[in-house]
Amino acid sequence: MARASTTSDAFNAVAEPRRREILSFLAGAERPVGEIVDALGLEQPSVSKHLRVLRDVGLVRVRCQGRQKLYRTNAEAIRPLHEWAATFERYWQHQLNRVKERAEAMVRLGAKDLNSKNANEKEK
Amino acid sequence: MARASTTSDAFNAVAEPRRREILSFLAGAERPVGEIVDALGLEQPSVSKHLRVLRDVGLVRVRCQGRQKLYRTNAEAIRPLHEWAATFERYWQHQLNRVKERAEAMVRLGAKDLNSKNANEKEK
DNA sequence: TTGACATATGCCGATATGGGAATGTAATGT
DNA sequence: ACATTACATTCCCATATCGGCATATGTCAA
Repeated sequence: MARASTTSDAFNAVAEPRRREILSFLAGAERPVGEIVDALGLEQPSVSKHLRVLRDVGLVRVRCQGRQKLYRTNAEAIRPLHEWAATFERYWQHQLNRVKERAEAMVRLGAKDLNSKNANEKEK
Repeated sequence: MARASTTSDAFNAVAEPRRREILSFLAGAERPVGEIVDALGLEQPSVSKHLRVLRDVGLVRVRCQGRQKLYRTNAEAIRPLHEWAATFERYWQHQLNRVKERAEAMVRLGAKDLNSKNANEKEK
């Protein structure tokens, strides 16, 4: 199997930086495709393709007005992402507390060998 | 150019559903790889590969203990995602307000032809 | 109708993927 | 030393991508 389609869900659609830019640009107001092209400095076909992906997962909505199509981001579709990330909020707060406690401990103990704690960590 | 590498940033890493499951599983406590394999019902090499991606973008940390490696999710690395999504919070609140207002208007007006408003919308 | 404008789509090539199977490597037990 | 355990890496393959370029579709204007 290959990587999941970009249109499989909001997570995949949003993985592409340009699509995130488009979403930000279209967050406040409706815009025709041409304005996105100018604003982000992308090729028109490229923008159309990105919009297609965003539309398929419900991240943007379109409205036709004469020969142009007005896009706007559907913020509601970003909520699941926000909520998934929020799931981890308590954990990063824990980590911050631990950092804080370590800092305080260092002050109290005069910064004596706190390294021994994680001496066996190995990173990338 | 092809799609950006999954290790290019947290957004890409998190696009894969299994990786999200792994992050959730490793959020509360350190776990050896074997437990992830059992808990999520994936093949061991598959888990190792996902962990590699997550490690490369800093979403998990490892610690060696004897012959096993203990992984835990680094919640801090999820914050950027959370904050990016939070950027749109005010907009989905706007939308909710509009829905609410429409609902109230319907009650007041006795639900007379509110369809004419968006008659020219065209969706997927 | 003809032409200009605004978007969308199709085809191409280069690349990265994720699963499966096999193999590599490091630490432990006997 | 050897077998076992716990992970990581490699190879192969089918697939989906994104960008560039050309082209199709659809709308308005003269």
